[in-house]
Amino acid sequence: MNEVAGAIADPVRREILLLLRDGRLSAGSIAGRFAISRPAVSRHLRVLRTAGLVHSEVVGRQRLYELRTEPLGDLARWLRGFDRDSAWSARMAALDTEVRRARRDRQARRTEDTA
Amino acid sequence: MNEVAGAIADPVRREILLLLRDGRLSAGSIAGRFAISRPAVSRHLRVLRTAGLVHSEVVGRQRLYELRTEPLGDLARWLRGFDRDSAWSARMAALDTEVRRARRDRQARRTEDTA
DNA sequence: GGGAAGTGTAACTGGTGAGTTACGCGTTTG
DNA sequence: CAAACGCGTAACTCACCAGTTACACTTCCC
Repeated sequence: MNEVAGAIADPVRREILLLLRDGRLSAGSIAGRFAISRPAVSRHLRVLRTAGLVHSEVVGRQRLYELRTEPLGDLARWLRGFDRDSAWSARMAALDTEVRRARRDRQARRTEDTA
Repeated sequence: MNEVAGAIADPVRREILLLLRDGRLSAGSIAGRFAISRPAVSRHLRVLRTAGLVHSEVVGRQRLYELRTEPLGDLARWLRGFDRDSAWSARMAALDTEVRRARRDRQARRTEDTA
């Protein structure tokens, strides 16, 4: 959790994750998107690797990186512990209520039709 | 976003947030829960203040701290950008579909009744 | 009113992080 | 086969962070 939060606390690393969301990319391709030096990006990628947020694979002389979202899910779960009064939770509750009512309506209609 | 993620990247600060989830606490009360020095905790509280994750209010000689969850919500929202294939998003989509169907059914029934 | 309680900050210290240039290893290409 | 490509890491530098002790200010209580 420390490592994951720490990893995304840096804007470059967040941007890298967003880039990888659309599919795997080579280290060079990623580095090319930033104004900082290649080794600097390499260092960031290493942080992400260590945190389990990306997985890399050597393909010839290229190293391809792909996203791993599980650790982000863990962080999101932790954050949900603070959602007690949030609008999001309220929306979820409202949707649940509607679904339950719809099911009851549909059940009642089915009973009338068979009677 | 940097500040928030950076703030929760520390276990002490995460623990402080969890403590405050149950209600406001004085600085001293918070500090008493950790083995580190009082000024160290004070420093952590300052980071949380700066990140907008807590709000403090002087009451006499005490300083009471309370949780602010909005920034955590922002982070959670950002994390949701990585939820494309998750079971959670799929459940949300299913609920939305049901709600839309229920609304259509109800609309259709209302049209029959007035006709 | 004086001393205690409560708490933030300064100054210090040692460790960590993020940028850079230089280097080196493995793969690909002409 | 030699040169180019791709990329990780070492070494360096400077800035930042988190712990500590010391200090100082405000409020409370006897």
